[in-house]
Amino acid sequence: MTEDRLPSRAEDFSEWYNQVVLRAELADYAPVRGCMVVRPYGWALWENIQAALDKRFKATGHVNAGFPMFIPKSFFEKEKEHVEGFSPELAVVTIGGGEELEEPLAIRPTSETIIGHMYAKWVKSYRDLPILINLWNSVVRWEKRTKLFLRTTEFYWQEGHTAHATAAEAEEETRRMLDIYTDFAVNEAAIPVIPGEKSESEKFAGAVITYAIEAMMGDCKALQSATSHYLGQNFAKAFNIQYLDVQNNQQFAWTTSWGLSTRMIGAIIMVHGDDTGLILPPHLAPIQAVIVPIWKKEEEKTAVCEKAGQIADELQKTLRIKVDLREGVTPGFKFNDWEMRGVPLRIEIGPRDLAASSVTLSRRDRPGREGKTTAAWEGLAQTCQRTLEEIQQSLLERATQFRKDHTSDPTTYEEFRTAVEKGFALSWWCGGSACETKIKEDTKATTRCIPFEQPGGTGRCIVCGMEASKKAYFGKAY
RNA sequence: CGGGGUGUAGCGCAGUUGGCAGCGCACUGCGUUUGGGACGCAGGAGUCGGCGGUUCAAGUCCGCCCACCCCGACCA
Repeated sequence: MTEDRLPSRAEDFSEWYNQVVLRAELADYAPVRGCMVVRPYGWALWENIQAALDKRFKATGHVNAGFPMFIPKSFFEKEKEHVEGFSPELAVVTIGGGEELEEPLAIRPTSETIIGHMYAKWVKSYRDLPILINLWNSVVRWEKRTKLFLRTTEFYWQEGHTAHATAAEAEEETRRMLDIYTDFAVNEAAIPVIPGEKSESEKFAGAVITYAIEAMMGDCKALQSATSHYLGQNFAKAFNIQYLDVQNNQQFAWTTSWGLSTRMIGAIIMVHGDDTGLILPPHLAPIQAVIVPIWKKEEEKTAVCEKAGQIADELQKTLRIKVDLREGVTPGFKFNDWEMRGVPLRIEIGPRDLAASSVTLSRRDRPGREGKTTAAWEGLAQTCQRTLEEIQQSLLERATQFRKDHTSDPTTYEEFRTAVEKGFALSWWCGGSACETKIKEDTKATTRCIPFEQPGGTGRCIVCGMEASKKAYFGKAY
């Protein structure tokens, strides 16, 4: 069955990605253009992402709420930049119950406007602030070109919306949430990210400042993995979110919004996956270890399956475990199958292991025989736990090294042009949009972000040679 | 929205000069297998993307439409 092999990442990364998504059963194409069905395995992964984030949101005082998906279309005309940014990709409902609606309803592409409307209603006094609400929902943006998880017409995400009494507090919130995303990406998804500020041209429509975390995918392209926006008073003024301060003066509130979407699943696939399929970070994997029983004779089957069941019961107490009892497919088939699905650890148990009171462990991040070790039944839960932690760490290290190997610091514009073909370039940039545009026209690379971490001092802009106080990351992006 | 491509069984494809709708994989049943993608036998499965035209006869020729994929401009 040679046709069952994936295209290699080197020969066709895009096709490799599509096939991994479909074959690992993360998602499938829906009958509507650009829409996807998230299948149970993909949704389980999303649930683990949700749990890890939700825990962090709650710990920082946020609460969840539900807002409607229909928003009066006129709301989108209230904030100038926001209209320009979102009008082209709005889906609008004009008929309801068989009758033409008096006012068309936009299907939310993001909820700043309806949040603004409601917050205006709820906020009267400084005592009502801050409001720290998060929404887990889906949004619709009419995208021209779509790709499973990375850019679909409808996608699932969380959007946080907060309102504060002071600019400082709102700015602090914006940074706090970006820190949470960074922590999540690094420690749960094992994806090294670059936190930083977006350039004027790349920022969210209606924001004063947009922060983002940028990650490098396995094909060296950049993926914006989460964003956090400081909205200043733009939406407060557009929707009249006003409160009386301690001195009894009317003030406009300061708002923020921040989001992370199912695009993160795409990032996990593209950062960690290899030519045999998906590799999931243990912290987020729906199945952390799969037990594959192996037998030849009937009596072996009974003994092996019984032991496999015992081990599963024991490990289930601390780990997410699956026993693969399918008959009629060979162990070799199962190995490949679970490797495609990215299960980080495989526990093989057969007659040989029974005789030795042990199991064979196989690490997904180390293919073939070298990833196999023997582990005693005694203390197996701890062994697995430790191995999973090692895998989690090694995935992060591998990805960090990869990014390092594909990030350069070119000294001339000529070098720069070559550099962005091979990965990220970290270069001095004057901040001028003319230079940014020139880069984009010449190389198709864009400013990914101006990282918080700066070398200090000044340098010469890689394009115009003018004095620059900051370095920026440049690269081709999804 | 421009350029290119593809629509035939769940998936991948073949189908000659217009003449009974086919192959591989997957699926179902039975048997033998099972430590890195097993094999045999027997089955089920089709509005040939849609509509119209030419013809005794269209998967095949002609026209229109639709969908999807790939490449470019816009985006979490």
